[in-house]
Amino acid sequence: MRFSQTLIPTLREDPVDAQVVSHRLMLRAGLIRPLGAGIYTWLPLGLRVLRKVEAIVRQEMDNAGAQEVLMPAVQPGELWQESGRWEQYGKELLRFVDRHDRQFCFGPTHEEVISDLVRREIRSYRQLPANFYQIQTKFRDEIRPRFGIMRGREFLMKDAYSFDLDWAGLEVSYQTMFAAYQRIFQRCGLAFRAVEADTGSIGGASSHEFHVLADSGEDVIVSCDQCDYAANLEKAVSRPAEIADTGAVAVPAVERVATPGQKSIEAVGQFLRWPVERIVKSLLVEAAGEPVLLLLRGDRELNMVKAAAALGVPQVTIPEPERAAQWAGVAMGSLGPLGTPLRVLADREVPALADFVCGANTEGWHWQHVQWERDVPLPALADLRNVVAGEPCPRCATGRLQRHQGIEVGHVFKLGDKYSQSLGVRVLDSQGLEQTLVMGCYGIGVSRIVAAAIEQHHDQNGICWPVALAPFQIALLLLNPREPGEVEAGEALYRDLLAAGVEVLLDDRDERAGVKFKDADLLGCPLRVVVGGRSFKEGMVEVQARTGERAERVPLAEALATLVRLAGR
RNA sequence: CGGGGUGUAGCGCAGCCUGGUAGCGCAUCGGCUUUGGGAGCCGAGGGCCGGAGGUUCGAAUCCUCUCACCCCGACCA
Repeated sequence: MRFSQTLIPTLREDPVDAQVVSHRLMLRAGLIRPLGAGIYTWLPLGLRVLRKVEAIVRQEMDNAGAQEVLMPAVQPGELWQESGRWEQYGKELLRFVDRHDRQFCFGPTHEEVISDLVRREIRSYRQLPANFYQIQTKFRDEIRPRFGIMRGREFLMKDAYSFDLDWAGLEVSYQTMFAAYQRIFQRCGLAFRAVEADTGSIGGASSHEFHVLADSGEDVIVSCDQCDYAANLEKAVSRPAEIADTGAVAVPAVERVATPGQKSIEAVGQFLRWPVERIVKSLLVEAAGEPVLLLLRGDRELNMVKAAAALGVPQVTIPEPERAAQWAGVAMGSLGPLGTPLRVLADREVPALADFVCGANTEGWHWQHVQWERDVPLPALADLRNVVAGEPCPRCATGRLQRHQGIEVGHVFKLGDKYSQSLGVRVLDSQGLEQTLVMGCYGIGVSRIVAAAIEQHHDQNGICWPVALAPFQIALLLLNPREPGEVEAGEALYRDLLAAGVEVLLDDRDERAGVKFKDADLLGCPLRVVVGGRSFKEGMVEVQARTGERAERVPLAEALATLVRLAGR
């Protein structure tokens, strides 16, 4: 492709609105342009990269036995009412009506559509197992789209749906997809990690997320430094520490102390000169409309997913301040377990505190030297908090947990009969009995992979594409397009490389050398080849890897063979 | 959704406080010179100052409303 005839609007300056590296570089390198909040046009170069990812995904899906289809982006609301998600899905679902006032949505996912297809077309167990996938534009009306392509509202996604007669069949389908995902991310040249993920309210089923490791990732993942245990923060657990025998310790008498104006755990700790880990943090949450007081060590973070699971409700939320005050009889900030009428649930770590501080359920007052059982009954226990780095691994004897930042690029999920039940996806089994199918779903953020790859592969000068995703293998710089000899040699090399099947971007623009070098670095093709100037006078071309230290000189006559070899063709 | 910020030429910004009809750098176009890491000089084009309403002789500037975009938060009370 010729640079001079392609829209590659590189930017010299950093766009002020772009916060993360991938967003900045995608704009600067002319891969994308914004149209609105969280929606982007893919320009020629960016589209080439997107297509590379798509091709890898498609190949591996096909190899894994999945069948490609393309479902409508616009879906009837009726179908979503049938599955019950029309009410559940909330504002992320972009809804609209057609001219007949019928309700529609722009598909954020396609469980309903594929289920509808399968219930109409698949009648017999002999047609199973089946796995259908598509690569489609989705729209999710995110509360706050940000970070460019990383978290846009409109994005390109591969989604696959497997259908099996039973759970054993689903297990096979799931493992097949899991393996295909590992190959996909390996081929994309990404450092990634598969982690156990929370399954939310569906229950029973298992789920894994695939994260590209990057400091800018929005998600926290936890992994063991010894074994292969890895989970996302919502799901991750640590091995519980031994609980001390709290009854044996001599604790001073419990005492009510004034803590005027001390609102946070840190402030109370400093004011009373107690370490935060010996203050019990009391959090009022709403679980299925009921108030529950959750107790955590002062230095720990509440994990709301774990809390919901422990309470057996779909989710817990933080109540409105007025409502909370009504329930607790006191403003939040002074809550505590002593004498509370509320249901109390404590993190399993909390009983280890033999002598602690907690709120006194009166504004501006706390208790100190509280002891379990002596002063307050020990409440029900559960794992309620996020793990922290350095804790012991729940799976192996010696491992310690580490925390990393990750970008979620893939998610595999055993759905079970959640949709097949509500939508009536059934076939006849070998006995002639009707069976509800067991489903799995498998997503990959195709466009997000492009951004994630840049997060992982860049330097001060621009993108450093992994070979498999690069828009071109070679950036061929025609240093002086007014020098007929150089042009002739460069054009010939360009033609020969194309003929050999190598993807080349020929920078034939009438620009100064410096501009071409800067743009080549920004665009990040794996190899940069210079034809012209000093080396050309000696019959040489220069070859430099994007991530290499210095250029190598190759005789013009050998350039083609060398480049074909280096480009891996 | 709550809070904060910004909207002026393709991009980055100044001008606004203290009203007088718009400017700088880069980019673009023409010319000359230059030519190995984002060139120099000369010249040119391009903006109903996000939109609507109001105040005023006069509004980019003051007031009201509105829209868009960005940031922070939406578990630590």
